[in-house]
Amino acid sequence: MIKLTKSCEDYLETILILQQKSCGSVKSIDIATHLNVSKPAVTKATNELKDFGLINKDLYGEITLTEVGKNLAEKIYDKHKTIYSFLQKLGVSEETAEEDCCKLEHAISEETLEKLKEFLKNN
Amino acid sequence: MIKLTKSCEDYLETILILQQKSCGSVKSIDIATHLNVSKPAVTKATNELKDFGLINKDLYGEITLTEVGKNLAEKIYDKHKTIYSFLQKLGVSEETAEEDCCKLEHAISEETLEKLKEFLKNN
DNA sequence: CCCCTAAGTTAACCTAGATTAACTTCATTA
DNA sequence: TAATGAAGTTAATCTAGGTTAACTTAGGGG
Repeated sequence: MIKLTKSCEDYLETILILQQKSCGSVKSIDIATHLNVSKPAVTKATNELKDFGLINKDLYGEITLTEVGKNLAEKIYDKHKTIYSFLQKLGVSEETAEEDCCKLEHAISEETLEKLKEFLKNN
Repeated sequence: MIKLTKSCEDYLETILILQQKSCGSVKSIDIATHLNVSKPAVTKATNELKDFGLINKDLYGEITLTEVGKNLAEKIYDKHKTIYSFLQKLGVSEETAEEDCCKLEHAISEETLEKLKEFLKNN
């Protein structure tokens, strides 16, 4: 399994989310807006993701996930949603849950994720 | 409240732990060993912590926490222990719990920490 | 008394991930 | 059709946090 940096995980997850919203491909500028970073930061990151074979960039600047990229992005997003559900169950406010989520999803192991899922199933 | 970087939090926490073990002051070399970093990395980090007023370094290289530093370090360590207890309750193995802990403690908000403590109290 | 070693520091460098400034390119519109 | 502006890229720079190499200094043993 490919091991991405936190930063790359964020970009990949954002692309998935924007793709689902827009029912298709994603523009660089929207990623910049969503992640609150500059345009050059997106250029660099997406070039890297492209080199890893996780996304494609066409001539018109449209960005799409490859099969591998999509699977990976979904895994990350699934982790995000699991942690979010758990925090809600714990009674954490929506705002804080969303904030914490974005940091925790990069820090939590597969093993702990599985235990969280079990907990959610049984409670 | 002072907001430290993850890295500074790790150094501060390590100094507290080593201080408790040695019943006193801490040497730079022991921090390097504990955190598995080079000696110059410790020199830099401890100079920064000193500038922040969180530790003192005497002429013989002995490092001690200031009052402020100690309070902060204890807060971080307390967070660590709370998360660890929680992961154990969840059924995560000791090894993974310890690993995850070290990352999660930098990512979790005060609000979520409080909710975790409540959960531990009631279960 | 001299030498060696361990600890600490300094200097130079590296990487990841960001920024701003300046450029290109394309599309729209007056 | 020419001008304008938005999107994307490139180049130069910054910061955090590390590394290795080389230096200083203090302490202990022959």
